[in-house]
Amino acid sequence: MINSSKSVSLTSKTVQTGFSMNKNITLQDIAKALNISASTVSRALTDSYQIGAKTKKLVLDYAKQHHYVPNRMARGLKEGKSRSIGVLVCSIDNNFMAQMLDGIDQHCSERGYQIIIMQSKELYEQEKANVDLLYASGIDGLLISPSYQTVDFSHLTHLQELGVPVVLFDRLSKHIDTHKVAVDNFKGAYDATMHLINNGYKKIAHINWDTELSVATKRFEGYKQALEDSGIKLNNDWIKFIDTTNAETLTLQLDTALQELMDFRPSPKAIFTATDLISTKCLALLHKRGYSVPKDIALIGFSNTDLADVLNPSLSTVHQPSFEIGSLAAQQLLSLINGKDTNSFQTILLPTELQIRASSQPKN
Amino acid sequence: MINSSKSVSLTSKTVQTGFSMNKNITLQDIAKALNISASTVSRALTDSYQIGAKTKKLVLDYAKQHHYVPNRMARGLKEGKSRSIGVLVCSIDNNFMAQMLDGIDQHCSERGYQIIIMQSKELYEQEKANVDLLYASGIDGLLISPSYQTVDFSHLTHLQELGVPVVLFDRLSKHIDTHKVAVDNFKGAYDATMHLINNGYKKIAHINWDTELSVATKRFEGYKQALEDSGIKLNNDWIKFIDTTNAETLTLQLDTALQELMDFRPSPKAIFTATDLISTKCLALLHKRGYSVPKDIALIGFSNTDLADVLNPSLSTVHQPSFEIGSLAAQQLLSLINGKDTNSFQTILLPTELQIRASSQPKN
DNA sequence: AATTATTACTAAAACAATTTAGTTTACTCA
DNA sequence: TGAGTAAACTAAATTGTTTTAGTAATAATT
Repeated sequence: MINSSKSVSLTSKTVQTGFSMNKNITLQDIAKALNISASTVSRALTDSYQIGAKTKKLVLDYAKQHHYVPNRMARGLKEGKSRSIGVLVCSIDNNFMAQMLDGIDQHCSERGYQIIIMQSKELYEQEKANVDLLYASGIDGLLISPSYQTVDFSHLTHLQELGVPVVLFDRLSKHIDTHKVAVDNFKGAYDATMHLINNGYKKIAHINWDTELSVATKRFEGYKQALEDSGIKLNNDWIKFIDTTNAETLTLQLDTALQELMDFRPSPKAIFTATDLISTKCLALLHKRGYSVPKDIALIGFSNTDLADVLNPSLSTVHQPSFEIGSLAAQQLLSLINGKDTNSFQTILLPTELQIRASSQPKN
Repeated sequence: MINSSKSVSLTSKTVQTGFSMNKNITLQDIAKALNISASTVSRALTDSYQIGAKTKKLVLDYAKQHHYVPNRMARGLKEGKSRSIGVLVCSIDNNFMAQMLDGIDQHCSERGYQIIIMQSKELYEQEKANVDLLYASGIDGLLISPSYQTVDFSHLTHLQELGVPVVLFDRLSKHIDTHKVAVDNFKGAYDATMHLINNGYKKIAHINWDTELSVATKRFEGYKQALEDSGIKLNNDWIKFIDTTNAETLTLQLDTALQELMDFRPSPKAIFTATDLISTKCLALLHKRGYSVPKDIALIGFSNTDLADVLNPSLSTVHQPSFEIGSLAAQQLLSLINGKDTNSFQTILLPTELQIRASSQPKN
């Protein structure tokens, strides 16, 4: 089905680089040039009351003219702050994560903070190593969405003890006490399941991620609660937990799970899927197996893909305010860094949005 | 069609943080504790020949025991290097970009370099401001995919003059002389167009991005060349350039363009779309307008979405090796930073991969 | 025994900024 | 006139690391 056409074009030209190795202009350079002391220059640039108006103007003009830009290392060394924050996530290559990172970046860069992004690739050891690296690089704070392997949070509490505030986002844990930002996964799952029930479905399967992370467990609970509130008995044969670590495992396990579900009697008439990857992959596999959605089986799932509308059929989703999660988490962290609210930690759960499309329509 | 259910749950607990404000242990701390000089400690840690074996062991043990980690600011200040590189892109929230960033990150973090990602949001002024910020933060090098507004590259050549190497990726320009990494857009477009022709299509429209960037122009050229090589005359009424800066403008302009194409007589029987967003959005809009793909009109386009298989119909794409673009660009930059190849610049064009699915199948 | 090498260390400078603790100078007021 | 004070500046210390230049002490060579 896939026709691969390969070719390499390598063009190269040989040119003199001619780097002139212009060193940055420093405070002392300005001081020397204007025959004043470096401290005066420093104060002039920070608009200190101790400096006269003419001197200030002189310095400012010279600085602007010579494109002076303070050395971040020197300043960081002196102040013990770097004006940078670490962002540690499982993977950057993921639509939902990219949206959250966008929110983080926007909030931080507007406030003069730089972000250093690192990936744990869902590995606990990698996560620990990255925390060490980030600490060494002098971050003022850490935003983290822990790996799914992470059960021991001592690397993070230790960071807190070292004076580096930590904020959890997307994936929360009760094993660390700090600000936390995510969506209300329980309610999102409850709403999705309820929507299926309201559309006349009673035999509802559930496919979730095989992890202890609250993201997954809360969604499972929301599903169960919706069934219970509607007087529908839970059927454990309709509930599947699968390993989503890598794409192949996911596909294989999901395919098996779907087969088991469809072959089981009585078979479910709808599925609520708990993660982005499971939801879209599920649609693909059902399609491949020749099932018609929602005629043979209805589908709704957590997903933030922009392409939900274009899928076949268009996919009903529980949509998360990803950008807002990121920017709120960043806001919480910066307020910790700047010494506010340090004696009371919040857990903020944002509402999800039910986006109803074709895949969950009633059978009629 | 979209039923929005909103709710906010805010739970909060009040807890003592008890940050103990443990300062990092420094070289001097170790020196004082062991009654030796700081320089000895420094040398012991870097395994210098000038230090005796017992002293080395003493220092190393003490350092490990007390979790010594060198202060990156101090080291950076002294060495004039930060072991961090700047990555300046138009937007992080984009599947293709996230994949490239993944490649960059992997290559860099394996070699002890941190990446600082900033977004220009397609704004030239923002790009310039970010370059200044990155320079101020002491980056050792810059990876950049310029904004579509960027025609003046003096902010980048200036950076080179200051001794900071620059590498272009994905979006190239002839206005700066340096290493460049992207795909062979001409060949990718040529192959896609040729594929349509081989499938019996002769009336082939083209929708491209309204920019001077080589990404767009090369793809246009590839399209034209394929037509020419097949003896098909170019029809300018079938060629549309649209503004993709924001989602709404894109949708609006694309919708108009499609209407014009389909209403024109003779009407095209296939479309080759030049960017990810245009390709997927095009499919969505054709679907919405009730056209059947490929029956009414065939479609193939540049796109790196993982969901191409699940789309309705599955979308034939020109796929780019995004991860490889990123990691190769990073490799080129690090080699510049480490003083290799500074007098000969390369442009590396990776091959694209034609992924043929349902949307470009022959009519019968 | 005197000279040279080698080993194993140290003091102090350098990096670029901020900050502490003053020092001038000019001016006010009794 | 002389004390007091505000304004406008500066020298030097500080931050943590690396590096230069140099010092002892021991070992090897003549």
